Amino acid sequence: MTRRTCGALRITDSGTNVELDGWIHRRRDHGGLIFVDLRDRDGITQIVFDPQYPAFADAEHLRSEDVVRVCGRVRNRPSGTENAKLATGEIELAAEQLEILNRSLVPPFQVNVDENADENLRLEYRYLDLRRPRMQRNMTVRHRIIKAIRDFFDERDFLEIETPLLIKGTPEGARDYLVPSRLHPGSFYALPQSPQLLKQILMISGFGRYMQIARCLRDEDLRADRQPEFTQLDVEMSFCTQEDVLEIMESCMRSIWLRVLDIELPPFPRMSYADAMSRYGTDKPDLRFGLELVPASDVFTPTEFMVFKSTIESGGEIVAVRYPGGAALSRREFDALVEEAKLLGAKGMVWIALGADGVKSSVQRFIEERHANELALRMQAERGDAILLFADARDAAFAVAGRMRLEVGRRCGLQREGDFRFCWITEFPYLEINAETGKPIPAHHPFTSPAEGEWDLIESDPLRMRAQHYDMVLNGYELGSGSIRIHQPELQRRIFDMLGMTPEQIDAEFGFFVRALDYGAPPHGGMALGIDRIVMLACGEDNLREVIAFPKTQTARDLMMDAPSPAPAEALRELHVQVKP
RNA sequence: GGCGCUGUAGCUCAGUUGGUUAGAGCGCCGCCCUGUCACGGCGGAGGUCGUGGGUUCGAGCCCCAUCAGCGUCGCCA
Repeated sequence: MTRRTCGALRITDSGTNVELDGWIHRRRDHGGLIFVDLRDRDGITQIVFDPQYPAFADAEHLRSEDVVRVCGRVRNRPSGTENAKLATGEIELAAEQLEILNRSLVPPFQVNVDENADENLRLEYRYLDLRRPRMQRNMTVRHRIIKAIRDFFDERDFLEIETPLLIKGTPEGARDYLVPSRLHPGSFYALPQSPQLLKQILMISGFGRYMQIARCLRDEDLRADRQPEFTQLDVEMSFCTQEDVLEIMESCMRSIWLRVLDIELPPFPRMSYADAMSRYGTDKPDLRFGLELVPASDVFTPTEFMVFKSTIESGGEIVAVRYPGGAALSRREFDALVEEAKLLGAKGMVWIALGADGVKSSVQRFIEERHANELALRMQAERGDAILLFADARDAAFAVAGRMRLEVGRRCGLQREGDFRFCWITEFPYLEINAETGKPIPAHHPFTSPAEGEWDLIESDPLRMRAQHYDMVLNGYELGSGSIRIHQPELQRRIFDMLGMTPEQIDAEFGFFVRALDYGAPPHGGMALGIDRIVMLACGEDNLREVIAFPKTQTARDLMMDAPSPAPAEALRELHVQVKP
């Protein structure tokens, strides 16, 4: 008697005695004969209970999700009753002994059908949800991707080094999760937003090539592609150029896609930040389709249409998006599209329909034939298409046009599943203006090295300074970013200085790091990629919760454990923490 | 914090203009059935319409508030 799994048995096993353990997937009771589909992670095997064995009596009482052990003989199914849908469909197990290892209550949703149960229920009874094929598959893909990553970097002489979870907080960036210290009243650890400074210190420590599958935590609001707790592929290399990092990370992704999905990826195209913003209105373009944005202010110079006129006069921009087949929309549908645009942040939207019976527009009397013709020519629009126009301050106009481009792409079915369009975005600006304070802050983090030859801009024109920073983007999702770091202490101080930090502030916040730079820090750089997002896209999911075993809700709760929850008074006392009523 | 969507049987959903006893499929329970595989047949149980308030002769449906989930903007160096 050998123990086997439920997806393993084949016709060649016929005649052997085996033991199968698993869950009751489904029972088909014919009165004088009972079929049971037995399920484990490996698959499903049909068990047949015949009245000639005592197990039959127990089988009559089996229910979905009961856990059983079945012993019997593997046999070929009678001719004509094979099931081509099952890998084990040519055989069945004739049960001789049945042991009920554990009963199950009736589950709150059906485990054995692909029914979209309510997310509350799925998360509360996550163990049942995880039993279902979709989640079993996603967790398997996740494992294989992480395995492929570790293999890839191991083959290239990288060391995986763990970094602590209880670390020092940083005032900038995302909000930290804090952990009160019992031994140090009033002091707190922070949970890492990323192991950024630690991995740089590992370079200073001489490890040369580091990687880690690292858990990161950020106390910010959630999105479909953002969980408070997530996993990064963290990489750092010494004596490297930006080109070295791009090469190895791109190779890694190519390796994953080949090993896990059996897909050969082409080289990743590269695009500057400025290009991405003006062609797609975002720094994470979805390259599965074209429909690039087109600036159109000059077409409407001059115009009597006040919205356009004032936009142009105030230095704004009119940005056009092509909507293939959009001329077929009814006026009512265009109205709905305008509302949608407003939800996406547009002040308004002008549409031009290039219909078979002529040009129509929401601002008919201002749109002349030559406007439509010139736009159509410029954006390769055809008869039957529509053109959507957004007028606003330059950045805002491109941003909203970029969001509408995605909406158009979605409506036209251009975001094909199984189509993987990676790209690199490079030449990011070093600084951006903080909307609240009006002061310049690093667009990424202050350890990023400015672009070569642009150090002097610190004094002359800091906002024009670019960073040796790069993002990897896939199908409109930012997978991650990296940079070449500053390794000379005096240059690091110049950056802090530019950001208006006093020596005291530097010492309090980053003293340990700046000191480390003083002891022979090698040139280094690296990158971090969001593994959850990679797995999500590889699985064809549009939501991180589908690829994380125990995810949080949008309000950062765990519905299964019911976390967070109040702490006992004694625990709070020990932690020197007082909760305001 | 803003905006939007959702909440009706265990599950997925329908529920007309506000009007009699709130329905369907699946699941569940019972009986029957020896080749099914989403088995089949017969019968049955099961509802605080998320919660609280309001309008009305009358509310699942309209209004207000609130809770939960989802999406999104802000936020995420």
